[in-house]
Amino acid sequence: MARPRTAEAEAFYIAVYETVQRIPPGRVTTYGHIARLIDAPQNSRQVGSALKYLHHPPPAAGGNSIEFDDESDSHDFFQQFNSESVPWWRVISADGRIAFRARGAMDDQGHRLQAEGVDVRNDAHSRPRIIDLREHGWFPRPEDEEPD
DNA sequence: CTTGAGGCTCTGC
DNA sequence: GGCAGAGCCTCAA
Repeated sequence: MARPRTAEAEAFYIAVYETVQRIPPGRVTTYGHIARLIDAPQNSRQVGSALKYLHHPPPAAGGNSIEFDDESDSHDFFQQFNSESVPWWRVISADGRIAFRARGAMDDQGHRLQAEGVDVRNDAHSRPRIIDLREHGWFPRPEDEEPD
């Protein structure tokens, strides 16, 4: 996971992960939907980036921006958000297809969805139903609804 | 500071 | 349905 440089960006990434974690097994939604839910309707692409970093973490040293304040922060973060705890495979593109076109991983996503009973053939005939997390009361979390 | 690229989306043919 | 083009935003070089 790349830790964003600014606190705002970090909050965005975390919001993405927490939101994606609310998608139940056997259901799928879109990058754009996630973006809208977290009040960043223009950032669908960045949602994809956030998910990408779950299993394609940039090199820890030298290159990218993994800059945790200390080791325990890093440990907690990875403990909470990783490619198994965040169901990235339940996020697909707006047209109902698998968008993830990184080498080999497309099959992985397809297999995971298939294992959950989601029909994703990436063809025109059968596409999974895109769910709205709000509609089902899965977002936001009850504890998030503070009267401000 | 500019540029290019990214697991996207919408619109219009 | 498929194929551009444009828009949007962020990050890294």
